[in-house]
Amino acid sequence: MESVFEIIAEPNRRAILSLLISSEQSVGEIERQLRMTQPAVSKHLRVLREAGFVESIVDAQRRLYRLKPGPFQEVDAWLAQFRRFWSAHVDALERHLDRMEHHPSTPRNSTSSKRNTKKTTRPNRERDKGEAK
Amino acid sequence: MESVFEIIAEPNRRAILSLLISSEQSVGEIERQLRMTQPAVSKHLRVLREAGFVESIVDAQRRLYRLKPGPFQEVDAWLAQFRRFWSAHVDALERHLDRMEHHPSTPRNSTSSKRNTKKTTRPNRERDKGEAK
DNA sequence: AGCGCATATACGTGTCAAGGAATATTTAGA
DNA sequence: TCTAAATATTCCTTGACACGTATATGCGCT
Repeated sequence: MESVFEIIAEPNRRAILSLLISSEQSVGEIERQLRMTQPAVSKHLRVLREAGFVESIVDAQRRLYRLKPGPFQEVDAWLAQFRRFWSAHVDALERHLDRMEHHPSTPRNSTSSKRNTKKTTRPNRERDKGEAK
Repeated sequence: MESVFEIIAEPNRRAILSLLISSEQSVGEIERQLRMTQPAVSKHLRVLREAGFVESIVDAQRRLYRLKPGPFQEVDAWLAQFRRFWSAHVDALERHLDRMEHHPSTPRNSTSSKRNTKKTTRPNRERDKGEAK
């Protein structure tokens, strides 16, 4: 349980995070809205807090939890690797935005390489689409 | 193993995906670069393929795997919920210095009408920062 | 047909995390 | 100090999954 990806892999934790978007919430409020047991909520919140997704604010007997941005950016940074790749694909379907990130040095022919010149003397190279089962 | 988040929670799978950014690769190439056993690579690729992260192309005895954009966009869509939140907070509190607490930009007492006006005659409510342990 | 290479699958095993029940801790108020 | 409320933590069980070894399948070559 170290990486941020393992943290957000848990559905209940994602639900908690989504809940906290609107506003900070106490453990009891989360418990009721998500219909989970109180220890479950507390344990998930502990994981989220130690990973930096949320922070807790003491308010009398209750603790109010609110989002913290750090780990989200970490996920976003990982995703950024692939964003250029997929936006090239989406472009074909529906070009939408991605005007914001000008990568002036983006290699246009990124997919072309010499990997295909792999000459294993294959006589019949038709490259069928897989996806079998 | 249904959600895309569980798929990318596995470090080796993320490594495979990162490898495939540069170009499509065969199982053997992935196996050598990541120093994993061949069955491990195949099994991870199967998971990735069934989740739509990659597709396979039959090339003689080998299969070339390449990225597919769909699931990445799904992750991005989830992350988008939080993006607005963190981009608003990033510049202001990147510094992590405890701020006096007034809510200048939280006029939204939508659901919590009397939540904060709980005033149980608490004498000393200064809202300490939690993060114990 | 038979061999060899590349990849896929089956099986058994160990680890780890999520869940529930019970209990501990904290805090406010009488 | 005692009680009640809110939350945290501990113990235990269970199930999922990643891994390795061994084996199966697919494909091209001679």
